Amino acid sequence: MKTMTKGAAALPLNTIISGDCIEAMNALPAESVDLIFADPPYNLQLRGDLHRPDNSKVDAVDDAWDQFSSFAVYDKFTREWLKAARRLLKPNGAIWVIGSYHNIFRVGAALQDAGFWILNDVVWRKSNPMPNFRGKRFTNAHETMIWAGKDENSKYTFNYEALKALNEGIQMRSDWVLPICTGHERLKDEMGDKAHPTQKPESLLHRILVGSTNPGDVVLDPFFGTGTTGAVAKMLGRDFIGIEREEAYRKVAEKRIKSVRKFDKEALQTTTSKRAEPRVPFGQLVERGMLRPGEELYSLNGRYSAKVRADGTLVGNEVKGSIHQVGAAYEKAPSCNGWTYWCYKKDGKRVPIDILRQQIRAEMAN
Amino acid sequence: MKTMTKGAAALPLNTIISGDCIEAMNALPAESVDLIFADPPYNLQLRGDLHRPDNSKVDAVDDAWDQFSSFAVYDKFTREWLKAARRLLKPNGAIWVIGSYHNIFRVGAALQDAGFWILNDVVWRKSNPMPNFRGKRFTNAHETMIWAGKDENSKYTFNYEALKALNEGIQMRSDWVLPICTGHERLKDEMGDKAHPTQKPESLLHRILVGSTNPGDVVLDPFFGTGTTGAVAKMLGRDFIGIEREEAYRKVAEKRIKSVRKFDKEALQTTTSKRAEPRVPFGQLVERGMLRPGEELYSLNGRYSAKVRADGTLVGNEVKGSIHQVGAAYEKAPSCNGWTYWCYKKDGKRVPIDILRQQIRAEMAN
DNA sequence: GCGCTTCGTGAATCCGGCC
DNA sequence: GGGCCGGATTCACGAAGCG
Repeated sequence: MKTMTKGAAALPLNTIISGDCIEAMNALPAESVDLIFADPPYNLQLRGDLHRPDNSKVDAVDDAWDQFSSFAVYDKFTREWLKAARRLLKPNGAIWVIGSYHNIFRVGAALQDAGFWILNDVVWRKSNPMPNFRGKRFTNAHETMIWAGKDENSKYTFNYEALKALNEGIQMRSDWVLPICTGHERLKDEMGDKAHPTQKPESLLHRILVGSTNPGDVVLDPFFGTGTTGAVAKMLGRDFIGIEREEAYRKVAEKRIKSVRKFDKEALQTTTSKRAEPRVPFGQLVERGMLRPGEELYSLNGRYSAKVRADGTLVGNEVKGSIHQVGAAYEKAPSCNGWTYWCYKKDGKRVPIDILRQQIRAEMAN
Repeated sequence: MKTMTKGAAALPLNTIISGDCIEAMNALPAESVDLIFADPPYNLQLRGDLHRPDNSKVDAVDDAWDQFSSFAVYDKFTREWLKAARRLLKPNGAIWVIGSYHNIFRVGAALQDAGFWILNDVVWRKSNPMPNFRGKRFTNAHETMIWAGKDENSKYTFNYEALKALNEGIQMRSDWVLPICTGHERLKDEMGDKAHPTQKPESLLHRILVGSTNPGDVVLDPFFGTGTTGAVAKMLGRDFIGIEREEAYRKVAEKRIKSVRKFDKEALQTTTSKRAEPRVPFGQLVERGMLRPGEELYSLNGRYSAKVRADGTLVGNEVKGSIHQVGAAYEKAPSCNGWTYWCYKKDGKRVPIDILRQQIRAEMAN
């Protein structure tokens, strides 16, 4: 068992903790987890894990009161596990919660009240849902996920380029079409029955973990079930912590995860954004002699020009400053990317100066 | 003005009431309305300006009516208008509310607490949403609607067969793909600017009203805006009551609804028969306004014609049914591909309706 | 008139590192 | 922690303009 120490307590990585998720979370060290994925129970019936606010018994109350009471009990449970979960998140951590119309509105409101900051709601659109047999409602063909940062200022992880690549070059939308979990992926018990009633497809967790974690991150699932989160985390080179009350589920999950193999390191590298690349000051081009002080630069559209100065600033017609500032001033725009805006003359043709930056970055990589 | 008396007060049908929706609703008689459609403020909390990559500025929804100082204030407002709305519903009435992740979880929880019984959450998947310009989140490509009965025992209206027909024989799902409101349908003010920042498409209301009301039903919209609910209600032979605070919106809505024509009685009769099941539902052409209920279609050979109905069926000379069924009946053939058989008139020329299906397929490919 | 290109715009909680 | 400033970032349509 791989562990990680943070303060006094140890973080039991890649294991399944047995027991109630609220107690188990409270026993873990604060601010130690990068991402939480939670698939909480949503039946509003009173169950062993749900306590009434006053522990009183309900006997022969009218329906309205009973309904209100059961919402109150569910809300209390929700607020407690969300509070425990939020404590475990690193400052830039985030959470995903999945639910249906029975519970997701209560969970979403509790999430906001707890200080989480919603980033998106994402709809899992099932390509093969169960039809509505009685013809009294719409086919319940989707579930809702909420993605939220620990707070409003959380610098959450979002692998924009990787998700865009997953979507054939187009920005990923908030509605995901994915099939439900069937066939070989669906785990069975000894009797041949499904091992868990609501096993989530690995494709769903794949997209979530690729999009909002990096390799080596710690992912916590407080309602682990048969361990889809752990299995996909392992494949993707992330560490997981699972919490599950039911021994039967833990056993299935344990066996399942043992048989999973991590993908090659190469396969785990995803498309990265320009933002992640090292910053190159424009002045370096001058220092290195790629551009000379006094040399003229031309705007991409050919309408403007400006002169390079020795300190890496530009001077143009009544404006001077950085490549970005002068470009923005000329275009009367709020901002401007000088790297793609300005060109130098090479063999009589205009070439964007970004070419020179790329040369420097290539050198730096060696 | 058509009115209806129920108890002491009169019901102002097919008019727009001026003023605050809570006060206005409290002045109306209890249990007098069949359906409520509500598009309340979303409580967007926008901070700075947002620019597109081309430096143009996004026209944000920064209207005063969308500003609330806290979740608590928003919740109080929500619970009050929901309470007033619920009082107006007949015992078997129902409500639809639309929102985004900013407000829908709070609205949904309040709805449940008020005693409404959620029947489905329905996702409006936008075929052409605004992208995420900074690459920091998923494209916000959907909005969520909640459909709920007045209480758990409400015998709500659900025109299962009509919706199934609209979806060409396949049970209607909880996710609807429809384009946002643009082009001619989007209302403009005298300046040529959009008359309302969040005008909903008529196709959305068409599906809601066909599915959960009957001709002659009373539909209330407490956040009437520019009156999409009223316009579609009138087309479909339902009575409406609108409530709107802003005079500018009321004026636009008034004018809009005046120019709307009710569809033929025949077109409003929805089918009760079962349908065959191809892929792109013909009903979508009607919902999206590509073909209008009551519009005449002509056979490719020019010998026959039939009229389009609101649920996506055709009615002709002694025959009614799907585009395929009516075509087959006319040709005394065992079967017929209605898509290539039927034409609509464009600039006096017959054009096969398959052209329209291809347009939708192009959108769906996105 | 037709096809091609350009331009405008839509319910948006839309940056982050360094000094 | 606040302010400065470098610099990264968009999809689907419809309308309008052009040849």
